[in-house]
Amino acid sequence: MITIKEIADELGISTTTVNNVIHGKTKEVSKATIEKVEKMIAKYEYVPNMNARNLAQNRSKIIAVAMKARKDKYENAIKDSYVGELIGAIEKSVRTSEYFLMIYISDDIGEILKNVSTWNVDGLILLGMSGDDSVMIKKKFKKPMVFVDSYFCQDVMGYYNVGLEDAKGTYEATKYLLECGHRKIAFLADNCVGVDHERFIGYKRALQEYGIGCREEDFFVMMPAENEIEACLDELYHYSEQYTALCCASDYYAVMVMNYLSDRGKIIPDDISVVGFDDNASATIVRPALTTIHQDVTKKGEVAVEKLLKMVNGEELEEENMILPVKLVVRDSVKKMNQ
Amino acid sequence: MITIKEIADELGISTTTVNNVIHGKTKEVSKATIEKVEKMIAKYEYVPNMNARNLAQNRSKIIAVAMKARKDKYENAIKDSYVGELIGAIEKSVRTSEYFLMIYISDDIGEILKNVSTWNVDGLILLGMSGDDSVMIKKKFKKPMVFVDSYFCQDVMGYYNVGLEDAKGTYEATKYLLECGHRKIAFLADNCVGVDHERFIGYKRALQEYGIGCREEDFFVMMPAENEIEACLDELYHYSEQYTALCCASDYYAVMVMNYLSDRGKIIPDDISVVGFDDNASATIVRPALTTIHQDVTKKGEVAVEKLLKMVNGEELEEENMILPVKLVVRDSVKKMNQ
DNA sequence: CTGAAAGCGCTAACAA
DNA sequence: TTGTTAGCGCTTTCAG
Repeated sequence: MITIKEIADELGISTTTVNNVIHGKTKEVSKATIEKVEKMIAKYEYVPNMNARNLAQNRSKIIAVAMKARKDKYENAIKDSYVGELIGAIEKSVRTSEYFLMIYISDDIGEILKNVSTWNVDGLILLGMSGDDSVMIKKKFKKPMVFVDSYFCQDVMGYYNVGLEDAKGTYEATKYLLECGHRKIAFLADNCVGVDHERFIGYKRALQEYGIGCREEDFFVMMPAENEIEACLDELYHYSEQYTALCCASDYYAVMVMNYLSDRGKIIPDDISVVGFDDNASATIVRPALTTIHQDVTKKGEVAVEKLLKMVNGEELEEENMILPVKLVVRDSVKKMNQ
Repeated sequence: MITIKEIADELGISTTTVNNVIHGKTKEVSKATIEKVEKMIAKYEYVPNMNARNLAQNRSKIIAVAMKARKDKYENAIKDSYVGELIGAIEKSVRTSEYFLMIYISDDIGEILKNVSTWNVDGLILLGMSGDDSVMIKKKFKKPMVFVDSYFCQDVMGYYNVGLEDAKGTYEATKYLLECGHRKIAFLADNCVGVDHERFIGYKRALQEYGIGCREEDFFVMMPAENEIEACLDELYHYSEQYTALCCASDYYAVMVMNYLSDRGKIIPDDISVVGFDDNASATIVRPALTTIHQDVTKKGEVAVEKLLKMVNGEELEEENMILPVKLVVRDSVKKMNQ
């Protein structure tokens, strides 16, 4: 790999001049030298050394996406279809903006912060952070960052987040179930904080509007680890007679539950109806096709990168919390009881 | 962010000493100074500057995975479940080996090479490269690299690849169809080079063993672009009466085809049987569950990283082409004609 | 056991 | 229009 200095020496000119033509600051350089330099660059296929450039400029051209991943849930986080699509969209946006993407996945915030600062990244996108994580990160990392899918404590300011109408989504889904005549509806998720908590809220609100209470045992909490999930599904199967419908916090579980139950003889949606959340690929693959809440994951990634790069470029942002819309997509997994 | 120099100054010692304790070259440092330095490091949360370190050492601690992605097929490459799982496995392996992962996706080899050399990456994993791409890359990039799923021209040497028994997979799948009594079997893929060509070979070989010829029109080539796929599926539907079974080069298409056909009234597997390849999540989601060829994608990613890091650390490798096994997984998408 | 200093490749302020 | 030079933070050789 040839360096600026070598080009300069070979041409008998200064590094500044070479540097200037490399950066198109060509107003102050004679035509002749420009051509000479460009010929050299082409001939030797000059490529800048990012480490040197970054060191000199105290930046990095790197956008990092950091994800806090529960060990039991994400043995391979990117394999998850939601995470995969989101990171794919982020990757594409970052790349087309001439930045580079680095990925840190860990359940240890400290480790994530160390990596981020060792590379001096220009901006940070944070996935799966809790409220507590957020304040810690905000305190330690002083450069632009945007959270995705985070819910913060009320009073904190200066956080940028791109999220979803989570509560509205499950509210719509549950209301749809109610309108279809369902009254015994369980909720299903693998945790009850952050996004899933909001989704639970939406579910509850819809029930309340119909004057239906919600008992603690109507919330089925799934344990995603491979050696535990079976037991959870089995328990659900065991209690499934008590419900006519299931409101799931994600398509992932909706589809899993549908197949588990139908493989054990339950007819979906006649014996039990199911709604999901996310509208990912599996929602259209499964049969009956899944009625679910659609979100635009790709858009989410794009918006996150767009917001972040604006901040990286010194712009001040107005909205602090960008909420993307959701929409009910009716397919075939819900029975209309009242027809 | 505090620097080595600042620590040294504050302590009234030299940067060399500080550096030595940072790197555990502690034999030549007195207990007292070690403690002082470590206290400083903890207090100010010293984190090394990678750009500086890399510049000084002429390396980067970065492993890059570069993927050549057809524009029509991969609008968002990581969203694809095969790519997502593979990259996820690579990410995890890279991370646990204390390296950092950068991702470059492009259909322009030149651009990929430029990025790779601008960051001075220590090693490179290449996805989706054709034989031609490979020789070009090999010529330009002089550091350790391993290809995944590539097929090279016969005579080239010194390439490291981790691949699959592709031909064997479709051979087994097709043989299984034949054993079940199927004689009119179409093949379905979106290209006919590299991996998919091998898979086609396997299909043909099985047919030949049964004395069955294979006409050109039995190869259905799908066009993955959103605005073209419908027409391809429609054509397949149109000709589907002529076949009793479909051998698909990937689960992606197998599942798509199953749903397309069954939504149009075809009964699977009674009207038409389907086998896939990959055994990804959708194979177990779709109903009837897909009979397919299983591959261990995670293993593939792990092996690629493991091989690569060995080379990065100066080891010479023996095998140049690591072929991972495949295995037929029988589920419910194939009809037994002979029972 | 400790320190001085050169150098990695690039940038940018200043000089000419 | 072009050149000089002092860094950026870390490594490493060599000398004490």
